[in-house]
Amino acid sequence: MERKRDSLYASTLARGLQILRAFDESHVALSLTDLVARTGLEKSAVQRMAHTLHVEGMLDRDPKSRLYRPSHAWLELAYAYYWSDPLIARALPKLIEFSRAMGETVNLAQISGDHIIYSLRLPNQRTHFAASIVGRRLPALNTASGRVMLSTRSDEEIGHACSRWPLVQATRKTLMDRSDIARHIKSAREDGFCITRDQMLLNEISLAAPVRGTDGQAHAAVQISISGIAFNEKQVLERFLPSLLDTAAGILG
Amino acid sequence: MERKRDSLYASTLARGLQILRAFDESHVALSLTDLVARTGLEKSAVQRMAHTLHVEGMLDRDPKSRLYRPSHAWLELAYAYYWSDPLIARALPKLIEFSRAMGETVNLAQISGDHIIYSLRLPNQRTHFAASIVGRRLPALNTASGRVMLSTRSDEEIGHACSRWPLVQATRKTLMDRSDIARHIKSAREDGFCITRDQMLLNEISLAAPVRGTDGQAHAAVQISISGIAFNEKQVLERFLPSLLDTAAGILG
DNA sequence: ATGGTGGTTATCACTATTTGATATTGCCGA
DNA sequence: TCGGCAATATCAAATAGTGATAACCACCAT
Repeated sequence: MERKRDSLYASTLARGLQILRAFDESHVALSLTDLVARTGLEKSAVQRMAHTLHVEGMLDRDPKSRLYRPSHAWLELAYAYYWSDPLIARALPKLIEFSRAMGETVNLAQISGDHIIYSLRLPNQRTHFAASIVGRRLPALNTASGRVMLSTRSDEEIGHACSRWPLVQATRKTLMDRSDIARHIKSAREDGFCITRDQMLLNEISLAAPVRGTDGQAHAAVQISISGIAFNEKQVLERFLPSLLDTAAGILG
Repeated sequence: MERKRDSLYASTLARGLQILRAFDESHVALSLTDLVARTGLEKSAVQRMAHTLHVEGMLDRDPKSRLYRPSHAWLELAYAYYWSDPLIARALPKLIEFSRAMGETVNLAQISGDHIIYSLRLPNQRTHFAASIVGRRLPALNTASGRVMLSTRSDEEIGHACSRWPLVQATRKTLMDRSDIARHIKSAREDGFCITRDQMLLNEISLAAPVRGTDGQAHAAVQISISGIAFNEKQVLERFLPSLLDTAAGILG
């Protein structure tokens, strides 16, 4: 296989992780042959890895269909993550406060390479499933959260990100022009917030405020999703921006 | 090492998983020597496993302190889990509805061996951190959710669980008498719900309703935590029980 | 500065463990 | 009932992981 010139690299472990990562939102239960197809590993390797993961409690298995599925242990790992990230404990009470006061869905997004990842979500309205559960990754440039975080960085970094980082066309209206995005980030820097519409989902307005660290840079953002049918952008700003900024500023990244 | 008589068992992968599981709520960032101590693995093995996990993006590392930490990938795994479990998608909208209507914290708990695990949490009040984040595991017998799920099983299973399953004394008032617990489960069967007080946390009232499958058995429960200072048990039942039962019944396990 | 200590990184010969090809079994649909 | 696909089981070959040891490094106390 693709040997890494790295004597400390345990390829068997890496192969096991490949199995775990084969599961995602459109691959929720996989057979051995599915796993072979998705990972490109040898049939025997897949057999041994999946078996070991099952014995170790990382995969459940339906005895009827023989399909493997993620186990509850995957949630336990998230639990350990939550304790390990000090930002979570600082942000959660503020988000709860905001959620109660405003009655709208609030999220905490963090930057993770060139993507953002939602690490806390307090859904308040019925919305689509992906928008209600933690761990979702989206290209940073496509999102209000990602843009507002970028806006706290240097011009060089913004330029580099706008030219290199990935973009996905999620809706017919998703902004795909990289210089438009760069301009939008620059104005977010002036404003101290970022608002988008129809970017990941039609008729969704997304408003994000940066959670700044002591150096002024943001590694996280507080973000809300508002129905673009019930409100227009101006109304969203009037109604939610002040307390959103308060909430984000109160977290101290 | 402790050889398992299992030719399909990949011990290197298992060792890697041991590293992941070394992180928990009181071990949020670990050095190599910490990992050696917590896992009992050889120093070299720990070195190689941690290095591999780092290269593969499963562990972050502080370059200054050299400490390893869970990475965002742990949340991505939770995301995959959520998609894989069909109960989550059915329960979430109902929980959101309840949360909005009642303004109180609601959780979805699932049975996982002899423990329960919280798989959805919609916090509405500021409370302690562990009660607000998903993935927490608690001994089933100690919790209202666990007891109400058990109450849908046969007498044999209840008897077996009550005599064998683990108990932890979380507060001074945690019920530790196994026959008292058995009686409590039996009455939960009559009532169709289960209420506890001061069990995991002092001044916390916990009320749980079963999410029944087609066979009548519950593998999940909807549960709320209410301040025992603001309410007494009677008030909690009057105020929340009807809609909690509705919510749970509407999920169709 | 200096030396000592604890922890991290690097090296390597040995062999236990994984590999991958193949054989066998079991299951489901035609 | 049979045919075909997928899941299990087996095994000799050799690679990949082991674990002991050594070098290195950063920090602290002297």
